[in-house]
This record gives sequence, C-alpha cells and structure tokens, in this order.
Amino acid sequence: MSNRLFGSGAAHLGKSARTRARLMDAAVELFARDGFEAASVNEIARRAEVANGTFYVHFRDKDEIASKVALAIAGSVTRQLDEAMIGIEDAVERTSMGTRRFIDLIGNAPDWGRALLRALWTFPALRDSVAGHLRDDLERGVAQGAFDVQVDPVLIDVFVSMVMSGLFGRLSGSAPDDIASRVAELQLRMLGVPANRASAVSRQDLPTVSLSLVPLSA
Amino acid sequence: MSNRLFGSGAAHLGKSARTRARLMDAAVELFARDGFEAASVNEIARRAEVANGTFYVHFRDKDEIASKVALAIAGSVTRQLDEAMIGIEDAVERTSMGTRRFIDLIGNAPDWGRALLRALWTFPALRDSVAGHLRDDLERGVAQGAFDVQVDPVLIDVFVSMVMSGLFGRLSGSAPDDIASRVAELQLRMLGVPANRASAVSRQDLPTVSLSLVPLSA
Amino acid sequence: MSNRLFGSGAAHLGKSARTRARLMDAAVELFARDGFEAASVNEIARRAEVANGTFYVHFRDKDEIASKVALAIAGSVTRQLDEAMIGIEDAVERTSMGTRRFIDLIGNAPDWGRALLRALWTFPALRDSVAGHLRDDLERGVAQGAFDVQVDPVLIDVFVSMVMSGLFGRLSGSAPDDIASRVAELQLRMLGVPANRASAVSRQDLPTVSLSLVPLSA
Amino acid sequence: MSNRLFGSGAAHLGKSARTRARLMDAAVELFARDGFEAASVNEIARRAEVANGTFYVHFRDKDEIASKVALAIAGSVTRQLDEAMIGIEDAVERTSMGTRRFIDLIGNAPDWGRALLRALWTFPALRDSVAGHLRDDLERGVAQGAFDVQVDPVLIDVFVSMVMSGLFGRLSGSAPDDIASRVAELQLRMLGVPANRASAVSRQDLPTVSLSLVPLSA
DNA sequence: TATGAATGAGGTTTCATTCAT
DNA sequence: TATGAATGAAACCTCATTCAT
Repeated sequence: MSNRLFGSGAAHLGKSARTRARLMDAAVELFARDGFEAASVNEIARRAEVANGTFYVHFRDKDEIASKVALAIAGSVTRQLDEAMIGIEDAVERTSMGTRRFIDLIGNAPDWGRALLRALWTFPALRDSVAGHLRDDLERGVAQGAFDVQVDPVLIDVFVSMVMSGLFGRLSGSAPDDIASRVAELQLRMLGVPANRASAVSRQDLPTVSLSLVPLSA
Repeated sequence: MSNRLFGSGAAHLGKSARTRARLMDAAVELFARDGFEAASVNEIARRAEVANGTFYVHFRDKDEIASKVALAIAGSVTRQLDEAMIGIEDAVERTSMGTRRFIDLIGNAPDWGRALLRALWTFPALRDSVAGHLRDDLERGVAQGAFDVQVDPVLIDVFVSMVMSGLFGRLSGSAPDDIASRVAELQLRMLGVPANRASAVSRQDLPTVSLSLVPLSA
Repeated sequence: MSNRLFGSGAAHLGKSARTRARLMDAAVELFARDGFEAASVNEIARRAEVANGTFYVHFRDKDEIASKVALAIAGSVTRQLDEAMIGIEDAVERTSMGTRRFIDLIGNAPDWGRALLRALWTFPALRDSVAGHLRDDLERGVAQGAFDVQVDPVLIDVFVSMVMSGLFGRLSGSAPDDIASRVAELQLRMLGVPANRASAVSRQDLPTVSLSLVPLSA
Repeated sequence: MSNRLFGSGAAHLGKSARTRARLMDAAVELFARDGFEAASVNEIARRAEVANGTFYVHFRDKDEIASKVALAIAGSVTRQLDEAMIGIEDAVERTSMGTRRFIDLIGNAPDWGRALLRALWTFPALRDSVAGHLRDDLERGVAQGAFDVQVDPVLIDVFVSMVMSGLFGRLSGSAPDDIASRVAELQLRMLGVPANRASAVSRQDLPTVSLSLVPLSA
C-alpha cells in the first residue's frame, strides 16, 4: 500500500494542487517518524522536493498543515469505514467491525497510522469526530438489548483508547496478527456481550477492504 | 498536595542533592506544562533558580533528566501502590484498587500526571514496568477463577490504555468525579467479572492515601 | 479628499495605465503606513488587486516605484502650488503662501503627506526640486528689499526643514490648527521681515485650494 | 575622534560589559550606515565579532538595542552640552552656543550623528528630552527681554528641525564650515534678536570641547 | 499584459551545550 | 559544584524576484 497517498490521487490535478499534495505526503511521513514538534518545515519542503518558501505558499504554518493532514486522514478513514458498514444493522457486529477495520486499515499504512495516532492525541476535535460515529453504534446496541452499559463520554473515551492501544500495538510490530480481533472481543465483553458471542463475532471473517486516501475537499 | 515533590523530600540532603532535586521539580512542571520538546533547559534552570550551566553538572542532557524524572515518578507511584495493597489477596479487589488509586493519586498531582502521561507515551520502558505489576494481579485473578481471559501483552496494553484514558479524563477536568470507578468497573467486566460484582467492587470505599514522591535511588 | 489619487485621475486611461495607477496608489498608502522597507511588494499588489507578478510588469523593482511615487507627488504638489501663486508678485506673500499652502494641502492628505515626508528624507533629489522653486522666491524677496539674508543652500535647507517640521506637526495631529501660519511667520522673521508685518502676512486669508494629484508624465 | 565610543570607554569593564559595548558600537555604525530597518542583527553581531546568538544574551531584540543606543547618545550629548554651558547666563549666548556645539560635536562623529538623526526621527521621546532643555533657554530669553516670541511646542519643533537641518548638512559633507553659525544666526533672528547682534553672537569664538561618549548608567 | 506558483537567500530568534572563571 | 556568557546550528518565516502559462 502506497505511502504517497495524497500525491497518488492528485496526478490529474493542477501543478499547484500536486505541490500541495506532495507537501502533505511529506508532512505525514515526517510527523509519523519524528513527531509534530521535531518535524521541521524545511525538511518537509526538502522531502517534497520544493523550496522552503514554497511551503508557505500553501500553508500558513506547521500547525495548518498538521490540522489539514489530520482532517484529511480522519475524514477519509471515517468515510471508508462508514461505507464498509452500510447495510449492517446489528450493533454488536458494527462495533466489532469498526474496531477491527480501523486497526487493520490504518495499521497497513504505518506512516498514516502513526500520524493519526499523534493527531488523535493532539487534536481533541478528531477524537470528538470519531466519538460521534461510535456513540451512534453504542446507543444502537443498548437499544437492541445487546449492550448493558451507560453510554457516556467516559465509556467512549475508554473505548477509543482501547482501539488506539490496538493500533499502537499493530504499528509497533510486536503485536500478534489477530490483535484487532482481540481488542474487539475485549470491547464487546466490556459492553456486556457474553464471552462466547464476543469471541465468535470478533473472529468472524471480514471482507478485505483496501484503504486509499485521496485528497478531500480540504 | 505539593508540587515540589523531589525538593520537599530532599531537605536533609546535601546542597548538591538539593540542587538536583530542584532541577527535577522544575523539569516535571515544565514537561507537564509545555511538553518535552518545548521545555527549554534554560527555563528549567531559571525555575530551579540555578544558573543554566548548573544543569549540566547534574544531567548529561535533556533526555537524561527526562528519563530520570520518568523513572522517579513511575518508581515512586508503583512502590506506593504496592504498599497500599499489602494484605489484599483478592485479585478482583487488587485490580480495581490499582486502577482507582492510580487515577486518583496521579490525578491529584496534575503536573506529575501530565508528565507521567507523556512519559508513558515516550518511554516504552515505563509501560513495561507498570505492565509487570499488572500481569501479576491478572494472572492471580485467572488462577483464582475470577478472570476469564488470556493474559498476554495485548490484554495488558489494552488494560493500561484504559487506565490512561481515565487519567487523561481526570487531568482534562472534564470527567465526572467517579471516573476512576467507572474505568475500573469496565475493566472488570472486560476481564469476565459479572456486571453486578464489577459494579460493587469498583465502588466500594477506598481508604485515602496521600501521594508523596521522594527521590529514589536515582 | 480622496486617497486614491493616481487611480481617480486615470479612469480615462487604458487598462495598463490603470493597473499602474492602482499600484502607485497602493504603494503610497503602504509606504506611508509602514515605511519603505516594511512595505512588501506582495502587499502592494494585493492592495492594488493585481497578482504579485504584475508588479514587475510595471516597475523594475521596489526602488523604482518608490521614486516614481515620490516624483509624482512632488511634481504634482509643486505644479499646483505654482498655479495657485500665479499673479502674486510680492515675495513676502509668495513665501508665506508657499509654506502655508504646502502644509495645509499635504496635511489634508495624510497618506501622501507621510509618504512625502519619508521621501524627502530618502531622496535628496526631491529636496533639490523643491529647493529650486524656493530659491526663486527668496532671491526675489532680496531683490525687492524685503528679505535681508544670504540666499544659499544653508538657508534653503533650513527653510525647508522648517516647513517639514510644520508638516510633521500637522500630520501627527498634535499641532494647533494655525501651525502653518506660525511656521510661515517664523520664517519671515528669520528672513528679516519686521515682526508685525510677518505676523500680518502669515495670517491673512488664503483662498481654499483643493489638492488633486494626477499621474504626471511618469 | 574614535568611532568606537562605547567600546573605548569600556576597557576596564568586565567581559560581559565589553561585549555589550562592542554590540552597541556595531549597532551605531550599522544604523547610521544602513538605517534601522536595513541593519540586521546578524550583521551587528558579525561586526562586533561575536556569535549571532550572543546578541540575544544582551538585548531582547533590535528595538531594544536601538533605544539603548539612542538613549546613551542623547544622554551623553545632553550632559556634555549642559556642562559646557555652565556659568553662561545670557539666553542669547546659550541658545546660540547650544546649536553650534550640538552641530559641531555631533557632526564630528558622523556615525553617531547619523544614528542620532535617525533616532530623533524614530523616537519622539528623544525629541522631548532635547526639547526640555531648549524650552528653558527660550523662556529665559523671553524673560530677559531678548526674545520676542511665543514659546510653545510649535516653536520648539521648528527650532529643533533647524538644528537637525544643520546637522544633516554637516553630515552630508556638502555644507560650508560655518554652517553651525549660520543656523544659529537664523534662529536668533527668528526669535527676534536684531540682525547685527544675531550675527555677532553666532560668530563669536567658542572654546573647543571634545566629545567623548562613554557608557551611561544604561 | 497579466497571472500566481515557485524560488532561495536571508531575516529574527531560540536553544542545547560548552567553557573559562 | 556552581556560574552565566558565549556559541552556532537550526528553527520558523518573509519577501523581492523570476518564469511558465
């Protein structure tokens, strides 16, 4: 899976948009490798093979490119997860699939994954955006009688942090291949799903979906 | 609860040790407030009321003070949690208490908490240290028939991330007062403890313990 | 009194000339507000509502627009002062009127005034141009027996600096309304005009003249 | 007359004070040569033969060194002029001497002169400081019946601008040697002193005084 | 003529670190 | 041990100017 995610989708765009895409790609790589603070604008520009001043033609400062990148990643991921779950009504399945797909998809694009992980840490708005989708499924599960919990910000934060833990493990390379299923199973148990059902649902086959991040409206 | 944690315990030490303690205190505050990158050695020294050059008499570089601080915090916290749980044999209670005490204690020393949160993120060694203690209790729970899970790194990481989520919520100030209990309850459910027992144990009274961090062997 | 001095007079010109006029107007405003160094070509272009590259279609560099602007202002002012004094033969009156009209006219167009003040400071050629007209009147006054001084560059420079002082006071807003008359009176006294005549002449009514700067041959 | 005015007086000071003096000397030269805006901190440091970072050990930014320099120059000049006029009671003489000495002294230290000229333009506080001394002499002259004018801010500004004109002429090198006397004479005439007395006083011999600027308390 | 993205030198400032005292 | 001035690399950012369209 390519690491040039904005760039690859931008071949047909104008020169300006391609430069912008190259800068965002470079920023993703560097934010992921070095973190936001340690990544320098000059190095982003160098990696994008443009002059340092060109950076400022497209972005006001490092903060701006960071939030643009984060929004682009999050928006794209969210959209694809949504699409991949169209037609699934059962909240237990939806919840499990969401976690598994998220970890698997992002885990397959390590640069992005790390960038997203940091972004979730840095931009609370991102957490909130993810939380919105989540809350819907959790409440649906309660309504369906499958979940036996109080759906509130604490639960959502805990749930999200579990996903992040799985993503972190996947990205660090030390985790077993089925880590996404393990995390999903633990989540279902936490939500009140009986252990055997939790185990079964979190392990059932999942059609492969390929992640392809393309520039958003942003 | 004092923010001068190394310094306060160092009154009886020599001048050199006191200077060192003052530097560590200053570092904790600044790492917590600004993050590791943004905290400057000059400002650490200024806040510790020593000349900037003095910093390098005590620490090789900024990395060193960071890891020393992290180790000191983690070691101290771990030791105190251990002590507070002496005599408790039931793994369900131990697990619940660990989470609750950790969140409450650290949550009451915001500077430290934030520093620890960042440190856990930055230094994997810290996670491992915490993980060791945890693993013992989880395995004990399995042996006691109270937990119905596979104790492995995935579980531990997920468990730790849930604690961090609670700590994060507490530090951000947006969480309800009982967030520590909520998190502990969710953890117990995840581990296979029946919902009613999980609820009861995670809410039972906990004797207050005051956190007082003192310099370790470091 | 309009601040769009080149532009307003250029409505009948071709597109190219209008663009040029817009650039000069924008430059006047920015030079006046921020000074020559701090005014950027990009902002001049933005304020003129043209692309930054367009600037270089019309001017070789920033220096060129500055001198063109200065020349245009000075030429226009000089010409109008001349016209306003046609028919006046008495050197005492001419001298007094010159100072008074200059301060009043330019003082009423603050952007211009500040630009001119800076330009007089920066471009000696401007001082010389103004000095030429002045010298004629001063020598006429000597010939008429009204002035009792040696007309030389020192006198001219001193005289000009007195006018600038008055202009500066007017632009800074802190000066009394009759500052132009006060300055003119002091000049006449310096030139040897008896105090009572100096006072009377410098205070006599002056028909209002409106300043309207239009593009010159430039 | 040396151009190393802070430095030369600082030989006996500590190393830090000498570095600071070297920076101020370098700043004076560059402000005079290039103007405040065009002078770069890096070049000031290079000319002072210190590392660029050293600048910021001593001054917060370019503004700070500029005002420190301006204050030092103005303070030193003012003090010396005051001392040179001790014992002189006649306002006509004092006024004339002030102008002549100011132009001669500063005119002999071209770097300083240009720096002061720019500073007077840039920092109104400097003008005010000079104005204070002036006002005393002017009012004294009125009280003594020698001057026949209204002493107010307009008069003071005009008077100061005449001095600046003379200084400017002296610094530009184009002015005659007696420019200081010429300006003083014109001022006296403006103030109402009869032409023959103005001429005589402004030309009488003046004991030489050497300017030696040393670091102030600043 | 007009555009506006791209350039890259150079500006200000910060900061970890060294070193003479 | 302690000091704090000095260092210089490197960060961010601006801006006059060029050039392909």
